[in-house]
Amino acid sequence: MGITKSQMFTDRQNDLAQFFKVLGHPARVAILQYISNQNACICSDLVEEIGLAQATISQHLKELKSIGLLKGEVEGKSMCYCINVERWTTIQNKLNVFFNTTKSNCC
Amino acid sequence: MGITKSQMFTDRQNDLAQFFKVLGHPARVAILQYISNQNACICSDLVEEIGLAQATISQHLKELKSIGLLKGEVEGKSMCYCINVERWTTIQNKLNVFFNTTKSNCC
DNA sequence: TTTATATATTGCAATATTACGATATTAAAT
DNA sequence: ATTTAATATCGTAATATTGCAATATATAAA
Repeated sequence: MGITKSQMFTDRQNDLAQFFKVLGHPARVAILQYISNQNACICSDLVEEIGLAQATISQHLKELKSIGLLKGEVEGKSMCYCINVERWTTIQNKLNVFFNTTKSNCC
Repeated sequence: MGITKSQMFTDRQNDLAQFFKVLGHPARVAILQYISNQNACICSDLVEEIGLAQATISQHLKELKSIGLLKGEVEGKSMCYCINVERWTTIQNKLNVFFNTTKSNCC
């Protein structure tokens, strides 16, 4: 990006935008869908499945963790990344509140 | 961004990510909220309200238009930008389908 | 027609994101 | 203790986004 002046906006606006932003990359959408379909996940699967380098997948997972959408548990040598359903629902609700309270029209 | 390999993902994944991405900036969230509150809008209001330069606001409006969330009508010397409620609802539904079909957990 | 006003576009500098190779870390297996 | 395997982190190149001044465009008013 560039010089994003986040201090100009409310915390609510910044938080909302952050949720949207983290979901705003097709690799992260794909990662979430894959984890959801598997009902179990280790990261090495994702590297094959998504087709990006291991370092890149790891970075995307980190961003998804940063807003709490994923939780990771150590499972022996690997990681088990799962969707945090509680947080998932909370964020879905927040986005819906935004959509529902921001749709009046004028023309 | 960097080298986003959009050809690796499905159209659905790319579309979803694009919706999220456009909403993923606090200025654009703020613009939508302001337009919604006014029930009428001319762009010059936004420049004062949001506190970014006119060129910057114009650019954000363009991105919101790019996914159809805003429609603009010429109104004399100014523009009347409004939320396209039909499109708004369509996108909200698409995002909810994503949330609802992507939340199974494993751990 | 000229002037004033509103918005869009262009060009550019600053910053952020993405991707990946190389390397570090961590835990299991030998 | 060493080796192997899985994931994280670092460093960096390529590209994208943001923001703004300057300028172009378009419409209304004079």
